[in-house]
Amino acid sequence: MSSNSEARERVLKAAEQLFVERGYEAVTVKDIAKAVGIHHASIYHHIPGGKSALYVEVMTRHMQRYREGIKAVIDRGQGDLRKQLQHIAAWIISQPPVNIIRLETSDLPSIGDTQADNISNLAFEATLLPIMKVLEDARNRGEIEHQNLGYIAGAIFASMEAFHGISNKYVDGSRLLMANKLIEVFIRGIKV
Amino acid sequence: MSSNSEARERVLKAAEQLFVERGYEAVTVKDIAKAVGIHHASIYHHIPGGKSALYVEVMTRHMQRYREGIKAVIDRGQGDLRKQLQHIAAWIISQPPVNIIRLETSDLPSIGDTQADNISNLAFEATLLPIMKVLEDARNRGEIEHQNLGYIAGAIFASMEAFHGISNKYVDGSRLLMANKLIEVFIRGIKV
DNA sequence: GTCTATATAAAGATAGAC
DNA sequence: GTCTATCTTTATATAGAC
Repeated sequence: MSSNSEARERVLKAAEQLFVERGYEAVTVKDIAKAVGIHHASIYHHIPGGKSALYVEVMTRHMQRYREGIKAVIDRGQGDLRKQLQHIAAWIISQPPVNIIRLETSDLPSIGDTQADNISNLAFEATLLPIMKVLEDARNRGEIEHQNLGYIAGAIFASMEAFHGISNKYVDGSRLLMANKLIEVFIRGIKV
Repeated sequence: MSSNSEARERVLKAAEQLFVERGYEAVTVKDIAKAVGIHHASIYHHIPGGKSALYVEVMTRHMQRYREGIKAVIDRGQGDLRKQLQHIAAWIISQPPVNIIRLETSDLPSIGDTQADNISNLAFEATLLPIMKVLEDARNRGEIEHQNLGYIAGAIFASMEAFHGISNKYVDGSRLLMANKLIEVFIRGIKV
């Protein structure tokens, strides 16, 4: 059934990759099976709740890891706003895009309300909230002046994630380099 | 067949609204028919090419209008970077999100390569390109100093569009007010 | 744990009556 | 231009053999 075997782990991993990349509706159970290299009927041995339960399990895990990952890189730059933002940028660029708008408007409406809320909250805790805390700390140190930090955090996150969507043909130079320049623009824009 | 009747226009309009909101895979022909108030078989009378051709036609139109709309508001603020960016922000917030990442990673892979390229290019011309031009003009006037304006334009567009994705419960105040404050952060960050 | 076979339902699509 | 009826394909899902 829903044991924690190696085979099951392979299924979860493939499902995570595909769901994150294409979204809930655009991924079929067959796609996942193909990625694992087994027949699609075999998938159901590992997921008694079917596709939607698989999505919930896999996305919950994904968001938790994302949250932990971003927390770790932030901790590495403690007390230094610039370093923290640079680490955050590097993290976001190193990960597949969370794509909150697709999550909220396409993916989550396809699953149950309660579970959609859980994932929605997790997404907030993994993206906006950590950046808001970094900005709050800097404000408490008197380094930046802005009152409402929510939309600043949103802008920073969305700007960094935009590097994923905008095709390489439209921007020259390495993404990380551009991201760091963008960080300078933001810091300059909000510092006291 | 593919005439330009009123009934056909109703189909296109409903399809546009749904495709833009939920994406290609999450919308069924039945959804569109239901929105129009007709049987789903009747839809095919208006779209000989089926669902994917409908998507292409409707999204092409949508992107062209978006491009014209953003051009119009930019023209209204000629010579004034702040005004132009404020108008752009108001435009983006007034429109449904373009959601370029979903477009590129979920929607376009489901349709043909050639047509995907066309829509991809249109999306670029409707979003990034106009903002880049505004920034270039300001640089030519000596108001801002940045060399690579592509990622600045991307950051501005993504930041404004983020107001659509981030639930109202996480940000207080009107979106337009916040957008204008964000514009000030960007201007301060890039001015000479 | 994976396969074949099969069931069920949904989606895309066409034909022909009105 | 819209409907009913029908067809085909695809997707989710289950049962049972190996």
